[in-house]
Amino acid sequence: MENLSSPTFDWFGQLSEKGYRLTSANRAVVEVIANSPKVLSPAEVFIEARRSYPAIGLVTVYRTLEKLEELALVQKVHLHQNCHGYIAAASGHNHLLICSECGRAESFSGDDLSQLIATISKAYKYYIVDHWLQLIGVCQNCRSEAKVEARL
Amino acid sequence: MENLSSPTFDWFGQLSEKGYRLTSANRAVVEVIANSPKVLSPAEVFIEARRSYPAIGLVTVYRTLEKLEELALVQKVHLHQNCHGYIAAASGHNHLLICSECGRAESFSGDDLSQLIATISKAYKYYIVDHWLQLIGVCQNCRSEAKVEARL
DNA sequence: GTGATTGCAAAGCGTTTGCACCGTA
DNA sequence: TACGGTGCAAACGCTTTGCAATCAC
Repeated sequence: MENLSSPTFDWFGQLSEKGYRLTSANRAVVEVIANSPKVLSPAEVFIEARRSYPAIGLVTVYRTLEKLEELALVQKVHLHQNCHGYIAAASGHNHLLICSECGRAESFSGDDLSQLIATISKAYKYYIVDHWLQLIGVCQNCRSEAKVEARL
Repeated sequence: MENLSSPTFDWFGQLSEKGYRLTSANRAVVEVIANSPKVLSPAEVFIEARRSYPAIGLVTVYRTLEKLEELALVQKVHLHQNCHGYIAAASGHNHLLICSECGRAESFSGDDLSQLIATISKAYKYYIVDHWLQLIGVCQNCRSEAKVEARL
């Protein structure tokens, strides 16, 4: 049964609107990223997707992620260690707060960089077209786990 | 003849202080990145370095970049297209303004994100340990080239 | 039925490692 | 002389591509 409030529902709609076909394979991929609070690598998406559709291939994961990124349903994240990760894109322009311990990501929009951008733009004579802000921290959950470990 | 005002001079000093040996190979690598205004991929560093020391191997470029990053003389940059690039690190905490056309990068420090970070930290209950801001724009030089092209 | 999508295998690419030789200190 | 540094070749992991079979529409 389709859950109308789930983001997945809309994703399938957008996919078919753009002429893409709904298959078991890309359905599995969509479900994994749409419902994950964490940044996932293609390999991680593959592992998760295989739970609901074991026949899926890693190649299909790559191809589906590519389509989803094209439709801006998914957002590519650059990490220091293993470079490419993917996470469901929030609507509008926003930034990410990523937990360095568990990979959980929050999207926020406190976007008051316009002042800074104007200053820098003038100082260096650049026409600034994009900016990219990412905060790295430790989420509450991982902090309390660390405390528990320290106590043992 | 050594130029005392060149950043390269100091880099060689820091390298030998840390027990690293000064060889033709890493000298060539250091000279390339220390004097490049652009973000360079390891392969690009290799190509450039070969001009002053043709016998150099790509492997050495990787290994030297690793050392330089360890000494914080060089900073890793993440780009959307070809992921890893390197550029000479500026002193202190700072951010990058990168030209999307030519790869030229400027380092700036107008670092008044503390307010934003405090707000986000409280809202999401994260202990924020790092942040990462990058502006993408078109430098003056590339803009005037674009105008010239448009006129033709 | 038709054409997009899939999975497999193989190729491709950037990066790392093993190892014997070389060159700096 | 000793030992870090080097370059070659090969291994490695991630990503992309070629292709025939499959499946949604």
